[in-house]
Amino acid sequence: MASGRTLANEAWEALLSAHATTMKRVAAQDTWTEISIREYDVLYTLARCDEPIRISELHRHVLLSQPALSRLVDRLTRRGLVERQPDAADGRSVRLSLTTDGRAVQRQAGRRHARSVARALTARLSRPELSALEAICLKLAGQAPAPSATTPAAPRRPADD
Amino acid sequence: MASGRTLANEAWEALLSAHATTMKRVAAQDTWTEISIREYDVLYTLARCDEPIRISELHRHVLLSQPALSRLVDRLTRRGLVERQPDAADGRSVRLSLTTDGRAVQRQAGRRHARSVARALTARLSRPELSALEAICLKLAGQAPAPSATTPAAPRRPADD
DNA sequence: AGTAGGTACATGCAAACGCATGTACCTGGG
DNA sequence: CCCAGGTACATGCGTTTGCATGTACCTACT
Repeated sequence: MASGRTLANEAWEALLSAHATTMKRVAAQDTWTEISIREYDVLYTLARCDEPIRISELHRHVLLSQPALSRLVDRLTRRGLVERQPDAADGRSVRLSLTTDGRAVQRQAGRRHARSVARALTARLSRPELSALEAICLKLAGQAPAPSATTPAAPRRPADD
Repeated sequence: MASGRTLANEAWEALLSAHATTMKRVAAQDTWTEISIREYDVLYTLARCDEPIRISELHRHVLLSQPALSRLVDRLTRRGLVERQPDAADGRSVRLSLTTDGRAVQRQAGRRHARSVARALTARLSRPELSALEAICLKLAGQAPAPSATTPAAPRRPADD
């Protein structure tokens, strides 16, 4: 009998394998001459936000340590793709938003990236499988099924271990 | 309304989110004092192999550049966890296997790791969801021929690619 | 008000990474 | 046999990362 432990570990291993394989396929594209995938990840997250967000919020979306993210944002700021503004409500915090250039770079890379991702996934998974994958992964990530606002006010993340 | 492109991209974003979130939860455990997660990944892959494997084969399982993997193996060798042997059939190649110490370290870290992974996944996903996730991810990784969502735990071999 | 403790981000430093390239070896055409 | 081209792994070098820690700020309790 496959215990819950074993089943969960097999599922995790499969997810890791799918992630690594697809990531390699996507990274092999010629999309990443201007910016790296990690930089794109930051630009993309910023592009999805209506209001400037904090670094700590950004940190929740990115698999990087806080210092690494801080310096990554620093580089993007120096390159004129991201703008830093002080937070009126909190003196410790920094608000980040895309510049016009940053949005343009994100859009251009995003178009190619979306194409190669779609190519990689639709070649192997059917539409129902894609839907199921999305639903399960969102649940695993601890998000509501509705992909709505990105406002940081509502603490809708159960921060359990 | 959701085109195949959009659906695929949403699924990929969900997978990335699930990966990052779960990875952070797992990385926050105190499992990684002896070895890092990436080092464990290598030890685990070696532990699953009956015969010594090449670095290039290892490289297919790990999301690292070839030079980075080469040096990671170098460190593990210097620490006495991995053994390098020349390949009789191919003079360019190197065969890798775990030492007794390496196997012990892998087992100890693996036990804790498996527990925390199981905790993270079973807290959020049901058994059918775990099965479906595994099946879809294996298919996405290019390893599973079965299209059914309710795949029984067949004795799957560590096939290459 | 003063202070202890927590949060948000930055920085010093050693370790690790990716890219380009080097070295050794294998393979196939002449 | 020789050599061009490809594969497998290693190494030089500049960049990036993580850990530990520092700085500035907010919060709460006394």
